[in-house]
Amino acid sequence: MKPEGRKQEIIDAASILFKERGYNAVTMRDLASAMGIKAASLYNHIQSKQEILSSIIIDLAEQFTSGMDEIVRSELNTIKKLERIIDLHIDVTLENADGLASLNNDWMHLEEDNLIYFEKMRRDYEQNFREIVKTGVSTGELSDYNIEIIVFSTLSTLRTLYLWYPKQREIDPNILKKDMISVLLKGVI
Amino acid sequence: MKPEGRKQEIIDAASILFKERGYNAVTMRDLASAMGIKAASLYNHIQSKQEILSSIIIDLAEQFTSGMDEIVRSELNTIKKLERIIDLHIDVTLENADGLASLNNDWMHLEEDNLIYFEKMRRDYEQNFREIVKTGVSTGELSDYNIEIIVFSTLSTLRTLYLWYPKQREIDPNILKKDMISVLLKGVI
DNA sequence: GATTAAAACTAACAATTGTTAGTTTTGTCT
DNA sequence: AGACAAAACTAACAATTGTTAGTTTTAATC
Repeated sequence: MKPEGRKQEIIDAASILFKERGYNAVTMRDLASAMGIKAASLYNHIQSKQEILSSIIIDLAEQFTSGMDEIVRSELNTIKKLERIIDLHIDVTLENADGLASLNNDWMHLEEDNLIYFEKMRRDYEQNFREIVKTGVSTGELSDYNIEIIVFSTLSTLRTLYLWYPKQREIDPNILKKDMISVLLKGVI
Repeated sequence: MKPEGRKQEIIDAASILFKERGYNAVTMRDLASAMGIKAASLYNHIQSKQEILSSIIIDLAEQFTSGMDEIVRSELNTIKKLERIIDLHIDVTLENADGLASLNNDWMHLEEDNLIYFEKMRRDYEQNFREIVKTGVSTGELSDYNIEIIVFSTLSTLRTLYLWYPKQREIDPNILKKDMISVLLKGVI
């Protein structure tokens, strides 16, 4: 029925191991052992170790890209746009915190085509973010601090949410969003 | 004269490679080649690959630990203490941005004793930070947002400074400090 | 110029790596 | 029960890894 059922299980197990030890420190034997099978059996479901990594990372990067595209196309004001970006990061993090570790730490181990594709998505994402902040500063919606510093500090926090959220699972996501918006935006408004 | 001259060159070269590719993806042959020698020659100066990693990380962690201890022992108010923490991170980043990549991404590849030592320093550092914020909230110096969110968002930004600073070398460190203090603290004061 | 220590070299090792080939087991449908 | 596909297995490969042993080169001191 689900031809991708077992494959997704492998990707999920790999996400956890990659998060704990990093892509290169996890062997196919480690991954197989975590699933209770032998390394060679993995190849009935996946083509290569590299395919696992790119599945994890490219899928997440595309989620961010399409989320950001939607925000950019919207007619919201700057503050609302930034709130939507915070929402986006929190939603993706709640759904796949493990995979985000690979996106943040192991993207450089992607191979040629996927690496280029990923780097383009990342560059575009940052540029979209920067333009939103730039507009906010020019309309007076945001304080006139160095734009790069605003972009950097906000993005740093959002990108490392995955490290922190699993320790705080008791927090209600909506309270998390509200407080995050306060802390991240009240400083720059 | 300097018995550690060549050894430090190796550590510096390794910091750059570890930053670009991560500890496990850099081979001793890669490192030797970057220095214009053969892999076996490295062992005239260092004991193991692991020793290189622990030199980089433990040295930096001890800088943060002693810097934080001094701030904790001081009689400054909460805002001034937070400003000093920001200073500390910026100073360490300016001096050794490459090494900070290993501290952030490869600390889990430290071996038993150094791993335990590092994790204790990290835990203590975060706890000191948390206590400063907690005091600030209770005295009314800081706004009453969720303490963990304040700690997390501030620390995330400071810890990833190393990723960002090399792209912004033209910024004067003092302006960087001033704007960073504004952006990070104005939101929570 | 001989001595000597530092620092490079060549060659090889044992272990581990991702992956393949070929075979057997498992479970479902007729 | 027989057939068939999915998914596991065993065994092995070629390449790469960190590291060691033993040797030669480099460069400073007497």
